[in-house]
Amino acid sequence: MTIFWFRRDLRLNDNHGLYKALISGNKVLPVFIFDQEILDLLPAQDKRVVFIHQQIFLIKQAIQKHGGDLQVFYGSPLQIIRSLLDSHEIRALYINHDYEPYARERDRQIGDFLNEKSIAFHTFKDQVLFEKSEIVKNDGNPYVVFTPYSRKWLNKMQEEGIPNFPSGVHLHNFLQVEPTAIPSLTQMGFENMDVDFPSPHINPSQLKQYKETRNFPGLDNTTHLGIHLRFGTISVRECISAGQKHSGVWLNELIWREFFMQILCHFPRVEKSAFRAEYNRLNWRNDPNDFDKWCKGETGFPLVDAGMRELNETGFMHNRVRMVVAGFLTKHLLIDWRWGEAWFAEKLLDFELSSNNGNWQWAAGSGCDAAPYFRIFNPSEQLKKFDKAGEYVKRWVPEYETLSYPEPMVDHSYARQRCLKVYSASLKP
DNA sequence: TGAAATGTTGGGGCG
DNA sequence: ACGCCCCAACATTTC
Repeated sequence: MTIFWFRRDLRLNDNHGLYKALISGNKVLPVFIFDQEILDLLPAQDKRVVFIHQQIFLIKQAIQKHGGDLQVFYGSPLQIIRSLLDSHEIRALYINHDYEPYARERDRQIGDFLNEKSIAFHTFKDQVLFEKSEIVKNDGNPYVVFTPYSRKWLNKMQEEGIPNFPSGVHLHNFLQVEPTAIPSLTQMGFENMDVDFPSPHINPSQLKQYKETRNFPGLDNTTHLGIHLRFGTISVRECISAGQKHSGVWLNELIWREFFMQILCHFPRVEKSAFRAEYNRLNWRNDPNDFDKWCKGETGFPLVDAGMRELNETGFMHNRVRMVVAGFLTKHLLIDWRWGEAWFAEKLLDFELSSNNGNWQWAAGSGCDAAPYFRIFNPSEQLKKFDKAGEYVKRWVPEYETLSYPEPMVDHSYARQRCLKVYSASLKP
């Protein structure tokens, strides 16, 4: 018997590691673990935990149709795997790679433990088309600039094609067992919430319009697939194929995702500090009252406030607006990008450490291939360009253009000058 | 996927 | 007709 451990790959079809387990010739015991160490850090109301719980339920049902059962645990992965090995004859553990620093360390420990026990540990690439050092410069160093990275990425995709791992006919290879229960959200300290999660369906006609419409938050023609990519409820290979067919611009966004994943993989220090070291000495103002206004969407800048309120209410924010609010926090308010990063990490349904970190550092100017610090968004200009009719702003800030809407918390041109002064003084060698 | 400041050009009003 | 000025429109430079 083997174990397939689901983590951020919550689907049965086109799941690389699961496929390899199912065709291995051994029966497969599928397992999911609510990692207590991660969950303990989250507030009792967390939409993403609800999402995972729902998806686990669906997978469990689907596996039960084939006579198997998904075993769902709550606790420490290492301890749970240890006790599974005690109670079952296990020959191998199958997983898909996870590139985040915490997960890498966790998986390393589990690998060491399995090695001691002489149990095979099979790990697979699944959440990206190209991982780790598959796309590197000719001298072997990682790319830190997006454009040449994407060129090589596209060439490699052309050469190698996009693999597919159809589990369909192998699903009878799950170990046949009696159904077990799933730990409830309440048992794990979470509230159940009624959330409208985006659909995991790719819409080709939407993708065809993506290039023309993606920058207009009022139209909201972005795919909202982020949460599904995050938890693997859609296959990234399926997305890439669709991008190739229907929208090169959207495909480019998927390449950015892989770019930032390999950056985090090669430079795990970016999780805590600036990619460009000189930005670590930036003299942030870090005013907690300013931060509070930004968080609540009470800055007096309608596009910023609309974005923050959309985020707080729905767990989503249109990407154009993410750039504007991130620029506003770091440049106008001079607040450390990590503060904003943490707020997004808590609120975004589609939160992905590598993308969130990479894009925040991009906005702050501290990242690899970031915009130079003197590129400062003007929230009013952005509003004119991308929400001229005020469609988006009125949706999220209904009191806009009434007396109860606050004055701008800071004068744009004053804040711009202050930003240029502080950045250039701080970055001076 | 920046915006402001500064420079250049050319049409038109006017004496 | 001519020179001068204004200024919008566009281009380039700067932060």
